[in-house]
Amino acid sequence: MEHQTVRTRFAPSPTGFMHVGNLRTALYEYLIAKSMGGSFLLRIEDTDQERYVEGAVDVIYNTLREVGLQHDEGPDVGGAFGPYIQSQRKGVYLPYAEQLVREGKAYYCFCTKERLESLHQENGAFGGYDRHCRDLPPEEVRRLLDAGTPHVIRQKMPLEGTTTFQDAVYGEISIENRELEDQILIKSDGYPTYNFANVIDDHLMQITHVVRGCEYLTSTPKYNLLYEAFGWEIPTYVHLPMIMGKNEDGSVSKLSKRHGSTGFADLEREGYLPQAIVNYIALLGWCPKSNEEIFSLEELVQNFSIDGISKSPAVFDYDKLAWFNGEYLRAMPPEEFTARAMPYYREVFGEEEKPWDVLTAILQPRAVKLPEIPGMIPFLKELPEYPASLYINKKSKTNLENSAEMLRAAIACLEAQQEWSQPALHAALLELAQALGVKNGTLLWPVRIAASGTQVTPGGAMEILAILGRDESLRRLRAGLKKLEEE
RNA sequence: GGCCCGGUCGUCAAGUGGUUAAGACACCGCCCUUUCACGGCGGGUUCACGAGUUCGAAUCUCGUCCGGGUCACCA
Repeated sequence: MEHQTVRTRFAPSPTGFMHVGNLRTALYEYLIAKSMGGSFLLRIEDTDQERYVEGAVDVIYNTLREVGLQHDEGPDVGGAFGPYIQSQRKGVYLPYAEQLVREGKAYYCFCTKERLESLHQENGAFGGYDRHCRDLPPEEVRRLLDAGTPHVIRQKMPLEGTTTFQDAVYGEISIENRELEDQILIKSDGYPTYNFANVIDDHLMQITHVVRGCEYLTSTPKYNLLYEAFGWEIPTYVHLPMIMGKNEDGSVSKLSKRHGSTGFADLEREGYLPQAIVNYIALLGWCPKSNEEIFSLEELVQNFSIDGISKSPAVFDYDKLAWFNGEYLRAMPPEEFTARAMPYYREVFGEEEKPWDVLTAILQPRAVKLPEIPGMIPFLKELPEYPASLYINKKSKTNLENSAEMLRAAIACLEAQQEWSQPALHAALLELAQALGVKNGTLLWPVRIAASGTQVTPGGAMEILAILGRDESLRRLRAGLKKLEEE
């Protein structure tokens, strides 16, 4: 058998929206090509002129760029098999369809949409086309054509027998030919149907691996019958398991908006990092040989193989995505985290300058998504109202009385404090605890409560004091002491 | 409804006739600790059901049930 280099293609239609399922398909196409040293191309399938959306192609370019799926050929980068936009290829499809008509493998169909619809009503929801025009006399066809009668071109499907094909994931699949309707190749507007354009372009662009969602599994024989009609080599099919969403009642169905965000842009807006999204969806339906889970795109290329793709549908788990996101956040150099978090820091502090490194030190190990930062630290902006009972903590051995004592000691210590940095405060307070002969918690619990007015905070007393600054810290501690004395 | 595909912890999953049925997320407990988080350790009658093949079945066969997909001049 002739050895060809692997070529895959991502062929989205420009809808202005990148569903994670589509993105995963693109990812696997990229990985299959790159893991075998092949090429990955982008082709825009816009044969449905009614669905044209302004700027939709840019959404595709931007998404691919952000996740790092760089295509080797495509509308924007060119290539030897262009054009890569189907609406610019309109002329290429019709001759192929006409060729099949000449060879008796396809025919003109003049049935109106109305007739097809009434057929539908007569035969129930699942009644198909009755092949009314399949055997029209040639003179009749000529006459209708000459009269300019609107028509489509349909392929003659075999009336009996079965079509069998091999899928790289699902294995051998057979479908009865009688299940197949005489499919439309060219629509009455002159555009090819998706299926037809797909086959023609995949052949012309020398695609070796057709990767797509498994909703196409049952229509694959239609494709093969077309390849056979032309005498073309059938590509390797790689059908991917579906991505599901979990419903309220515990059932699952195809992932859609009601399950949460399903678009790449939406997920990104919610604070998921592109790399985390890619890493997560790579593992949705595919499993590496090793037990690792964190993969960069390059590592995915190194580890990917088609036999690791699973057959069963996978439920999209936002919790696990969030975990990946947290992992990526924690793996960042602190400076990068600070830079990315700055808009959220500014949201809380405005133009005020703060020891950002301390803030990052407490938030980086805790944040799961950047946008949740403002919600994690409201107490740094403003001291909330809080009950004195917060001072009581069994494990730290604190109660209303000793808390007041601790605060008094802490205030005295901090008033004398020269350097107001986190390490300096850390040293000073630990020394104080030791001098007082109490465990760290006994001193630090009341300090943290007074400083934050919040039972659970990211970071500890020293970090909070360092971020608040000297004046605000002392003000809060004194207020806390006063509250305790009033009890 | 016909046809096609699937069914291993709540979720993602490894597993291809002999395993104590991995690992991860989530959950719970403990440890660490300055609360929380991070980190560490530990926890869970999970192979849909019923027959069959076999010395032996999550793995092979059949049936049942459940889930999903598909039957367009949409892609």
